[in-house]
Amino acid sequence: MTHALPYRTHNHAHCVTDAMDEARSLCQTAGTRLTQLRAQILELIWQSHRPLGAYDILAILNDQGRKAAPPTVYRTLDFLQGMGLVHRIASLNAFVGCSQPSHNHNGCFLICEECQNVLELSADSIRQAISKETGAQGFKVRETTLEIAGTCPACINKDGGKNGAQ
Amino acid sequence: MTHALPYRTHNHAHCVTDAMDEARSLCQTAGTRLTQLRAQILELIWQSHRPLGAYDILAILNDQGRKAAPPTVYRTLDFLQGMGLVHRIASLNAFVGCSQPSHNHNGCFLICEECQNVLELSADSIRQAISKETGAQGFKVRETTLEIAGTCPACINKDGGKNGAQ
DNA sequence: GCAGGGGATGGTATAGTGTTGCGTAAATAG
DNA sequence: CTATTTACGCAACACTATACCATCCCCTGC
Ligand SMILES: [Zn+2]
Ligand SMILES: [Zn+2]
Ligand SMILES: [Zn+2]
Ligand SMILES: [Zn+2]
Repeated sequence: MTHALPYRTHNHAHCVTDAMDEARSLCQTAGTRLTQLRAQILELIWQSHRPLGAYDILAILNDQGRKAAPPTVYRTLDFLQGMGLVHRIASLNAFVGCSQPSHNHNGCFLICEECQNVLELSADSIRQAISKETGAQGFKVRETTLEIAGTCPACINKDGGKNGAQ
Repeated sequence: MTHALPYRTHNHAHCVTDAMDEARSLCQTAGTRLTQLRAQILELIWQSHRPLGAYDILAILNDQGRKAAPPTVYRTLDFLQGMGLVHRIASLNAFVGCSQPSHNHNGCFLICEECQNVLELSADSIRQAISKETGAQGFKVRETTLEIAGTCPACINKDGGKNGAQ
């Protein structure tokens, strides 16, 4: 199978099974059900470190013989988002697995436009800067969308400045 | 007419005409044409400090007797974005006028979920924090999407903590 | 004035993304 | 085993965005 590895090398089989284990555990604790469908979709998302669109997921499900229509996918994604297991990337209309589902995380995403990999940062310093600015404005934050598109280190090295990276 | 004022009080008629003047001037300098349609759409967007969806704009245009189809609106929005005169808010699929079109600006947007007003910040300190983090990751930034949803000061005062604001 | 060229606009069709509503099935509770 | 809740299948629809082609307008050179 041809999935993308993230530019930070790691044991991908482990990373997927670890994520699934953690998801099971989190749902257990929360008293929610990680059903077969939910697990299947979460695993699909983790298999690809790339963001997957809802209709990408739909296509894969149907390939795998599971009959599904859009609402099935969106409902499941809603659940997974609610549990903090996946994030939606607004600038891509796509979804990625959350790497720190136990912590609360105002995700900050580094999106490589060449290899499509997404790295989620915790980025406390950014969060602090944001909270300082919004505080100064008297603005009460509910949710922060921070998505940074560019080129990852691996791709910068790979094409030696070819695509604007230097 | 029923447009929303931003929560920072200001002379709205001025703010719109100023924005239009600056737009004309910028296009003049750049050697591009701020045609009647482009000016009309830019003004529509400025009239409302709320983000307007492309189809909102389309509806208003048609109300105003100008026949338009989606591509007309999107083309015009592309132009205005290219000139830095409007920004697209990814988390809303909507567009707002840029308050500082002359400066380069990695827009940071405070979006009030009650009154729908959007305030664009320059937020140098946030930009610095982001650039520091991405630098540490060896990530080359092309574009930053920073959209903060919450409650603006005016709405916090208005409903005295009713909606989670305190 | 007249032809040519490039940017801007009109218009149809279609692709891509997300939601509503309702009925059925499966799991949990009593 | 029945009642209740929760999840799933499915059809239809709404919203967002793009591809493609034709026409028009404006400017320039002749
Ligand atoms: Zn992995
Ligand atoms: Zn990359
Ligand atoms: Zn104004
Ligand atoms: Zn407000």
